[in-house]
Amino acid sequence: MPVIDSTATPEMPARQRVLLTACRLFYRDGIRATGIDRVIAESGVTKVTFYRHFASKNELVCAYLAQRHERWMTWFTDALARHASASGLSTLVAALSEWLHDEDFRGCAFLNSVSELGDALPEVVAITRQHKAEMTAAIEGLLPPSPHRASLACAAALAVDGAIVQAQFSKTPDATLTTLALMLQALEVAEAASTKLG
Amino acid sequence: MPVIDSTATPEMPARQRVLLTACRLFYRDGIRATGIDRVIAESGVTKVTFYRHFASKNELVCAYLAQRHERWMTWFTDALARHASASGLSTLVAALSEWLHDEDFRGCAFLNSVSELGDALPEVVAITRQHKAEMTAAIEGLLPPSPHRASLACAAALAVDGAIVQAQFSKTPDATLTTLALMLQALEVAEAASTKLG
DNA sequence: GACCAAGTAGACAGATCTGTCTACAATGCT
DNA sequence: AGCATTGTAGACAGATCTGTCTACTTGGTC
Repeated sequence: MPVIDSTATPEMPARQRVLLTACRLFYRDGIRATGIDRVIAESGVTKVTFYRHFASKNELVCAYLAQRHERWMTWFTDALARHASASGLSTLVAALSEWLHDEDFRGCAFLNSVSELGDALPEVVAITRQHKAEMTAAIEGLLPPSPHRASLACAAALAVDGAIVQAQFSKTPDATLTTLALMLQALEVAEAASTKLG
Repeated sequence: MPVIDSTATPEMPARQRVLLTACRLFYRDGIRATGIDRVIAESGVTKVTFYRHFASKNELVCAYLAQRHERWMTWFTDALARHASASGLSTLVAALSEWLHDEDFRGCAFLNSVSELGDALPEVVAITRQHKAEMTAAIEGLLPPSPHRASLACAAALAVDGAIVQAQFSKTPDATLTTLALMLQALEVAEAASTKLG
């Protein structure tokens, strides 16, 4: 049962079917590895139909990332809410644990797209920047008011990005999640110490 | 002046010329984006010569990563030694700052290769695991003896990976480096607190 | 002198890539 | 009735990809 589901069904309108198929294939196999022909074949539309909805593959890539952002943020905020009983940043670890353990996990779609396309399609860099800003904002929502709230959220986001990429090449995400938990606790301990001092 | 130089000169033997050219192009433009033909043309050898040295593109990719590992570790240990005057993990921030500010910086070659190839070439995952293990070991060398030394090194490595990928999509690496420094300090503060308690 | 390793030059095969094209069918709005 | 939209089916162009092939050259070694 995937954390982020991209199943296209034949009843959907053509454009949505294409987009969901692209989501699944681009994320699973990579963008450059996935030819337009494959997306077209697997979404069950024709080439003309595809090109009437998307001017080029690059446009489909941008639409994919927009879609992925929508779906990922929905999952993320929901997961944080579901684990809100955990104290402070442990909520974050519990939420991420769901994703990193998912059998379809292949890392962060945005970081992957930057790796793959980078200079070749500058839009993905801008989209990624925006995505990570929103992720950081969601993390900030977990933190108590403090002068360092924004800095702490950035630090937590840095650790989260580190955990995501490590989980992509590790055999299991468990060690990574333990390390992430340690890191976030250190952040909270240090914050408490500095507050006591200041 | 690049931190990691991959300039091939005509005097070099063919194999080395190919390898250095591949290093430059694979790292700069990505592996899938770089055709064998381009590597061959830019290294100034012929196709037969190339295929006498490398059985396939995949083999060249593995050789590229091995070469890159060699060069990167050499740079990394040297940079850490040069900044050893800084206390504790600040050394790490100073060293990384060199790399992230380099105009040729395009992220971690290993994380990028996992993003791009992942399932398609499982060797790169194993190579990446090995590379990161050695990076973590080098970081551990910066830490004072402690029962948590290995855990702390893992945590620092997690933060470093986070910083590397963030620097890849940020406009400048400065904010990322500041956040990394904050994170590593928190780690040291928390460690000191726990040592005092224990 | 014979041989072999390593090089050059470039044609070729077969697959796959993105994107365009013609021709036709169904649907719904005016 | 007329017409635009959205769809189907599939051929096609032109580029690029990996990998193999023939034929020739050069330099060192036995």
